[in-house]
Amino acid sequence: MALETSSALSDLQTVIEQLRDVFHVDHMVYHWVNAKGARLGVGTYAPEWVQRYVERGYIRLDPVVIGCFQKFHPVDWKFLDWSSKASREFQHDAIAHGVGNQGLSIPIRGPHGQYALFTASHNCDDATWADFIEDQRRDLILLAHYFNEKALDLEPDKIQDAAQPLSPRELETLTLLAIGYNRAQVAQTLSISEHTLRVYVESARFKLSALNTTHAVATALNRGLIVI
Amino acid sequence: MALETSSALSDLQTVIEQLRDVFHVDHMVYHWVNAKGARLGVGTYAPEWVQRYVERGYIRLDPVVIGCFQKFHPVDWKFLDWSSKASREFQHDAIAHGVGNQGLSIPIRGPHGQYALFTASHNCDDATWADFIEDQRRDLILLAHYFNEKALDLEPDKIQDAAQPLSPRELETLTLLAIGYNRAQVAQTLSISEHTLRVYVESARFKLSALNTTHAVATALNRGLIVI
DNA sequence: GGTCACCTCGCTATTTATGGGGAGTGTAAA
DNA sequence: TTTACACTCCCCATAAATAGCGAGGTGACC
Repeated sequence: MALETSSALSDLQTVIEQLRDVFHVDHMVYHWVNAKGARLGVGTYAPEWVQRYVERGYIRLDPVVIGCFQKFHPVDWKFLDWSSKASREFQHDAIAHGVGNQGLSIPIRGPHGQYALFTASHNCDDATWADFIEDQRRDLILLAHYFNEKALDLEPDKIQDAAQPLSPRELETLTLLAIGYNRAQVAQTLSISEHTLRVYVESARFKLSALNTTHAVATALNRGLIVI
Repeated sequence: MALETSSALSDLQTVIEQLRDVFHVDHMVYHWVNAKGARLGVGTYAPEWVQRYVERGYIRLDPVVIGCFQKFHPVDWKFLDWSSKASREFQHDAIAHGVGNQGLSIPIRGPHGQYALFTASHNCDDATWADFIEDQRRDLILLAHYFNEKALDLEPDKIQDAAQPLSPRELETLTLLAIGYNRAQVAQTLSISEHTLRVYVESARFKLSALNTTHAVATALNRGLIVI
């Protein structure tokens, strides 16, 4: 695991190819998921499959992406919900493009609501795959962790996030708004006038460069400034 | 690491005490953090310190909690920002109550915006602590992972979360609202009338049991239903 | 001792969101 | 095939948020 020494984005691609060989699996993939689709992805899938995946918006219906969202521990693909018609079609398409019939995906969550997946996929029977998971689970978890650390390091957007810290009152305000209070209720809870409250919302909105209250709350949640 | 076999909440307390001895550190703590303060916590700190921590709202100013929020990899306490007056006072208070002068905290994030910390703390010089981190980092990461998995298993609130899945249009609506669009802009983006859009917002709000749009967006973000 | 950020309060007008009703289409699962 | 549910559109009245103005007191840091 000399991953820790790699330093550039292109290195990650090389490393993941080496890892695939070390673990003796057909494919190994890391991809970072957000609203705009994959933000960063490296892996050993065929380029045609990756392109097809993006073009067809498979990320919106891929049971792996959806299922892992609700999980914390590594997820064996066979325990996901493949029952819907769209899911089965996707599965057939994937296998036809060289993706293994077996897979293990590890959800990874970082600061600012980051969500990524680290996946190993292979073509084999259930028993063989179960043995593989049993043997390699811990190493794969660590690998996913270190891979994501590298991805975060390489992420260019982190400069802007350092921006303006919010004051305690602003954070309280956004937190209460996030749990559904309206401005009058928040003002009452904080024992201040609604006018004062509005100043906090406005200044928080300004600091977060948010377009409205909902955006400010969403941004604060996304950056991990508040928790609900 | 027979943690994987433990099954009850009370077991976790026993396990963490054993782990403290295995790793030869003064303290080891796991705590799950949210807006209402700690939701679940086990560890080896003195009960007086835990009570004091909660009573004084230290969770709002603890540099460990705040600093780890922005990080993914394990964080050595000495690299956190202890410069503010409140932070330094907190640090003195903590050390006076038996918390070590050294510490390593691992941020853990799970589904539905879960945020937890796994911490090892000790009283020793910098060099000794650096060696400890170097040797045990990987094991501690795995330990944090498995500990959180157990905590999630024991969490009673998970039933209600399975509730109503949102439709694609509802998810698109909430996503666009979360990135700051107002209803008119969202409607235009989705090429539907603003009236129709309102139906989505309303039904999403209903499904999420949210009190208003901001709450619905916050809840969806929190549950990991949308990503921005 | 001055500066700066934070906290607090006030006004008016305009824009935007919410609540509650009804109604027709299509696709997909049972 | 029938039953769902998602998707689309419309009206009206009220509640809430936003934009723009201003102003004084407190505490921390240099």
